[in-house]
Amino acid sequence: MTLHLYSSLERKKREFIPLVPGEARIYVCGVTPYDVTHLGHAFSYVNFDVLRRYLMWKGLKVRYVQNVTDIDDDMIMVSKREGGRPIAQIRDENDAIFRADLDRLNVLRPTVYPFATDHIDAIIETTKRLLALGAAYEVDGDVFFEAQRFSDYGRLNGISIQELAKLDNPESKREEKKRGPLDFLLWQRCAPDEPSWPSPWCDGRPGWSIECTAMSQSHLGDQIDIHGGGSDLIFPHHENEIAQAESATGQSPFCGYWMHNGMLKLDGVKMSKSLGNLVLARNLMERFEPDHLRLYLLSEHYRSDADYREGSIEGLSSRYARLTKVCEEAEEDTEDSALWRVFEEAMDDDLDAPRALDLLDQAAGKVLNGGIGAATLRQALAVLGFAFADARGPARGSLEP
RNA sequence: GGCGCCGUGGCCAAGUGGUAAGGCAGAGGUCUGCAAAACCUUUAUCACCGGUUCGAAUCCGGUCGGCGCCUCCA
Repeated sequence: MTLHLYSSLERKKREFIPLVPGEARIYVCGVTPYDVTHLGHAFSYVNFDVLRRYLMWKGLKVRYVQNVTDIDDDMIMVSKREGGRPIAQIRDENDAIFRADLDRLNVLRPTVYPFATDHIDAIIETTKRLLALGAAYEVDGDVFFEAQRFSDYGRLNGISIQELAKLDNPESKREEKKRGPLDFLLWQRCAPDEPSWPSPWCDGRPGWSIECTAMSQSHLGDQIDIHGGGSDLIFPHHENEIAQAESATGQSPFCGYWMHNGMLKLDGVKMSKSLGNLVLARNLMERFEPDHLRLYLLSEHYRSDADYREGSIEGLSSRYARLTKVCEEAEEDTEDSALWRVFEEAMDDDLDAPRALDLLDQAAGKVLNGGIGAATLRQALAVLGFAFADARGPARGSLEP
């Protein structure tokens, strides 16, 4: 059995075949650090952490890039609201809290953790290139990507460009200047009191989406194996990334496997900053061990819309106790090849961690009753990133990627 | 309106053609000085209607209901 991953572009599971045998290049959309992060972010990054660990366990050399979009409307909004507070300060403050949460959850630090504002040159270069190729056009300092000229636009969203164009203002800015309703900004003029950078078109700032293209190209090359992120980023963000990257490089596909995690809901409603229905990982970690929270976050498949309810984590208490106990107490260091096989089978099936955990829990019960396989159990739990199983990571003092 | 996901016992949930895993909660029990833990036992006409089939939770069509995306969002 080999690893099969579900890719949103084809809407099916495919065998994972990296561009370069033995290596995996992964880009995962990070956060915009203008505000708190919540359990939904933790759900996403813990699951991509498991993807990464599993690929490494399979023997692949993984390069994992996760960006920080530190210049956008929201960052500026917060800066203005707080009397012109420097954006770098807002970024660093929120990012430190975010990182501390992920560290406690034993999420491995990314191989590269780029900031958008450190890639303005690359953004300008990519924009120039898209202009030179005729994929973009400039209007009075603003540069737009012309979506209609990219025939595959809409494919990730499962909808044709003609259908998309019928919708209301997919990208609502600068409506009057655009050639087509789906065109989106690569570079934009900004207000005098907003952060800006010199460019051939105007002193301005990047649009949204171009920074991810610039960063993935800078750190992973023209084509990547896996692009991850929340399903809410599919449109327009990832749709735009495909259009930009493939237009700029002429290489297709830009990405082999599009992996989108489901949205975490709170009592049936999507958790989001705008609704304010947030549960924070750091608050939960006051009541539960980080590994216990990780167990919860891996108990729903990454692609499903998990629904958090009061009691969801408590419900896993006895499982958590069994798994930690087996790691602490099991003396006999025996392997269980059958357990390895079913574990790998579950994980090979689009990272079915919930199924894997069921299997490991059953095995833990047997080990605690005198069965064999403690070594396998511990190692498998380490692949899933549990610090109590000695998984390497920040929670065990290893900040190295 | 468009795209997509989903409706399985009190709750969560596996199961993609051969008469329903598991977990939590509940009930009963074993063990224990009591309790806890552990272990054992116990709970389902699979949203509804129609179709295909020897046979469907599982495939097809429809209905109802819930959710996500289509605007910033992991």
